[in-house]
Amino acid sequence: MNASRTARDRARAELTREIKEAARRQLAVEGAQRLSLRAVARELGMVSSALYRYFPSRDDLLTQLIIDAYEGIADAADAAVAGIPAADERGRWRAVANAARDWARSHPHEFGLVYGTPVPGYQAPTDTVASASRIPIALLTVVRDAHENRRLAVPDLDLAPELAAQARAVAELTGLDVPPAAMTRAVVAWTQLFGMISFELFGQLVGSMDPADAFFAEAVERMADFVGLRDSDDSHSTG
Amino acid sequence: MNASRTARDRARAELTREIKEAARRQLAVEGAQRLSLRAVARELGMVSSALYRYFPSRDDLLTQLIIDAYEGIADAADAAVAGIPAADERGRWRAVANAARDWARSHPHEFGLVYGTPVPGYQAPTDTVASASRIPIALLTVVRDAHENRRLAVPDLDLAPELAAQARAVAELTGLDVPPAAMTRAVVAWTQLFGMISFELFGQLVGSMDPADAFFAEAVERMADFVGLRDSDDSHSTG
DNA sequence: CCAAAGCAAGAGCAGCGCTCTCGTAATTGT
DNA sequence: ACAATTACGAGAGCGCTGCTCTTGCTTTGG
Repeated sequence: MNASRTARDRARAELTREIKEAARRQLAVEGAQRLSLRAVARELGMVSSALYRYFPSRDDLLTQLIIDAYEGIADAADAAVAGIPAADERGRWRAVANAARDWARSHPHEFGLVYGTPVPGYQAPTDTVASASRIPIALLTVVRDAHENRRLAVPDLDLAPELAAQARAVAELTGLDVPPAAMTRAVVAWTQLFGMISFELFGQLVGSMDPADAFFAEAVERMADFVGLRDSDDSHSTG
Repeated sequence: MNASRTARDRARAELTREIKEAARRQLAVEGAQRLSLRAVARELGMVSSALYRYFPSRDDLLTQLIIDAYEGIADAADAAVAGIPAADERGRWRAVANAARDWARSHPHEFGLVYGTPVPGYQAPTDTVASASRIPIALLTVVRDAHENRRLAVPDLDLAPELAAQARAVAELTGLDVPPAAMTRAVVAWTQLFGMISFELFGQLVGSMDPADAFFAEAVERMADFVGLRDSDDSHSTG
């Protein structure tokens, strides 16, 4: 009663992994649109029809790669956060933003696969939603920590009722106690971050802020201000 | 010496237009990835090879559609701006943002074509850059007007030297006199706007701020604040 | 009026995703 | 240990794709 009992089971697991690896390799080189089941099979020395024993369709293989990409960028963000003291929420926010950008720049096609135009068939989000939410959760966790530590400069403007309700629903869904106004601002910052990364990767900034290092750094600071994260320097000044 | 002299020229121009129309129709239904030259030819009662008299490749046809899409969203923004008094810069900013979102929601596949993952061959941006810059120019024009009318609350934080240089270069390139700090913030707001629209369209907000009407409205207001656009109400209070 | 150029059509090539069949090998139940 | 079942890879094949090339026909311009 091993984890993988028979030799066939072990072979199947290994081949499934190898197929995904070959596909990811091809994805990194050619992009999602040019990813071809037949080419993956060729690289593995198999015939194309044999792949269908492991993935029912090309879209299912892509869905697996999508999940892996979400996990990859989230792992990078989590690892970056772990390197910053918990008390330095602004530093952690910065770390998540930089990790997301770095990962995107080193995995452009995988980034495009998950944050670009959805694949034609529009894959079911049910499998991907858990992985997809890890990045926003990482950002929200930083905000929650700042709020918990009474270091969040929450703006007191009130929101439209339906927006406040949505913000409260997100707080409940994620189990992260973040006030509606801060929650809304965090989502705004999240969309800004990924819009900026997309623009950089997809060439929308070529005439203006490209190369985007300085712009990115500035934007991250301004968005950290925007969500109410203070500099770790003046964390002592006020209670 | 007519604009189109011969019958053949007229036929060619008309057929080129009809091909683009059929392609756009197919794009709207199926998406860019499923757009097929053969299907377009079929719809027009032609044989597929005949299309190559008008477009050298599928990618060239797509590039034309990309340009049309840029023009379409920019036209929508310009039309919306024209409906708001020039003195109400914040209202004009709002109008551009709403027009962009409305256009994107009514032309999702065309939006994805231009702001999503680039097509595999990565089309030369030279043809598209003029059309692509119309939207950021529309946003910057609003900021420039506010600055000119001394109604822009410019933040006085100084920027990294290379960022300030880039901002000045954009100002020179566009001929729009916007101070570096405001320029940077406008670009941040631009990336936020399109990141938010992308997320709404591509399903990234489904678990949180979807439907996104209230969230979008709030984000637009906060970003208008962010770039320093005042409410039109208090435009009289200060000089 | 005639050569040149533009044109649509058809055949064809290589590639794609996917399905189905078939012989073989591994697994399971008795 | 043997038989029945199941999983598997290979191969052929279908309909589709983008694209090329050749073949006649028509329009154009000198």
